[in-house]
Amino acid sequence: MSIAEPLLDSCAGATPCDCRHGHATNGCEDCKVRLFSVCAALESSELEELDRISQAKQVPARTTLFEQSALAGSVFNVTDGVVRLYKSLPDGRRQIVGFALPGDFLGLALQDRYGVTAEAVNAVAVCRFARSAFLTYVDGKPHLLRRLHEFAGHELSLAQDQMLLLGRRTAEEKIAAFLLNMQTRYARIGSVSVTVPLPMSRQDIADYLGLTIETVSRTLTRLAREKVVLIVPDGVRLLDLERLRLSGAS
Amino acid sequence: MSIAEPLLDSCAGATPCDCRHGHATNGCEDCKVRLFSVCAALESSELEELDRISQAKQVPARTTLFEQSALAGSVFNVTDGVVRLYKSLPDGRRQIVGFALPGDFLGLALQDRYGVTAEAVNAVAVCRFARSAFLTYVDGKPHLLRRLHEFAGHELSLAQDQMLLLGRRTAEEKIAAFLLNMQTRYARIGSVSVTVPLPMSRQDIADYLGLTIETVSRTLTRLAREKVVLIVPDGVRLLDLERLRLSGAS
DNA sequence: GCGCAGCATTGATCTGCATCAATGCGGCCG
DNA sequence: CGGCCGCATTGATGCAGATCAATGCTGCGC
Repeated sequence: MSIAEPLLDSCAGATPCDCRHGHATNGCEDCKVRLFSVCAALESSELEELDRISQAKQVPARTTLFEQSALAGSVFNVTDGVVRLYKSLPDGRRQIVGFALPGDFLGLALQDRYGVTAEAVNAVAVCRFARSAFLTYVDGKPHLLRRLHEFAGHELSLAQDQMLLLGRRTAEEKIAAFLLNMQTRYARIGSVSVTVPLPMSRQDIADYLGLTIETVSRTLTRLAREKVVLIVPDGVRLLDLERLRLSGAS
Repeated sequence: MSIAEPLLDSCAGATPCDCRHGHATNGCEDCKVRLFSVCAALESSELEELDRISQAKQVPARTTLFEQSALAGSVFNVTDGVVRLYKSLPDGRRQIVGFALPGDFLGLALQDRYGVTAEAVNAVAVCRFARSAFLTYVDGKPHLLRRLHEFAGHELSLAQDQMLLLGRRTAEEKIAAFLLNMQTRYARIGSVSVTVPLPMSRQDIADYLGLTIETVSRTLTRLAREKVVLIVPDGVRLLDLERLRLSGAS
């Protein structure tokens, strides 16, 4: 899955960039921007331009990138770490609507105001674009705008999958779907490890899945007891993918 | 709220069309298309063009407009009745992700395949556009594409509100939010009645809110007993808005 | 008017997950 | 090294909402 909000997901078929030669492909070390997704839509010259208007920034763990309903001044590209996006109720109940992983964008809906709050889960690196500069950049590139719109549609579809999960799935199904989803997303950005990193806290997972921290913990321990997963520091190793898919299948 | 999926919401500030004179505004009787939303983005000549490529169609209650993951051949504009949009699990559990009211669009994400199934709740009238014709129409109108993208962002935000509702709200809060939301949406399309129409079944409401039919029924009767609402045939009259907002506030 | 089909309501009971309450377990600071 | 502090785990108990089960209501075909 991916990030909800004005953010863009890594696209399904994209392969991580391995460029070491100029700007021929996306996300090389010379570039600040990191794209596993918008790839196909960008020419190398365009990427250079995008890079020129970007500004790399380090964000310490637990700091806020932007707040819900604040004026949307920036568009972000996450290059390292994990960002949580959430909405809250006045009494403090919180729903995390997505986790942004490296390669994901925030604020791409280009709305006037942010629809969610974005906080760094761990130490995060981002590329920041002034919204106005980004708008200028996008304007006059109809193919890009078109691509952006396609992405938005994809985001919407993912949000609807999450609605199905929140409204109709059991705790175990939620956890299974979450783990499989995180695995897919990390695989996409080049993590070949069998172990799925889970940098976010149990509370974050609970708030993402509409559960409590205790239920998340219990469900994970049960899956571990049944040898479906192995719990390791800051992550989970998936042992029985079949069994997980049985619960978590879309 | 509004429809999720590749559909567009009536925009917040739009007023219903009252045109009786050519195509100067949107949604007049001469036009087939009905727009309470995309209004501002369309010139009268453009509306005429849009109208020309559209085809009015009657859809009997309980029939399917399109199915999830089918090739997205058409874009629809609902002109009368209510359409439910949903995703299902293999075992039959269903999550309704939105109800499309008159003025709403379906398939506007312009993806290759539909992300949800769309079914007429009652007798529905739509305007159909061939996706290809719609794409041709949109291409070369960057301002329209831009507007479409803005709408998509708004849809996403609504989807995230629904996630918060599904994951973190109680049954009563869900019902209250739903009623207030339906009231707002009907008011927007010109229904001045204090009574909110609820053409969908209790099962539909349950599948929209992540509840069971019994809980929906019980919660409504309790609200009626407490004089917060009055249950009438095919709808509900909201008596104590303050009390409802107390529960259903965003 | 009768009977039936398809909802909606209502009641009794059950249960999955929440809540409440310890206890454990690193990591970090002094 | 010891004592917190912030999380995670684990256990006991509670309860909101699910499930099971009638019963009622309304419209429709005959």
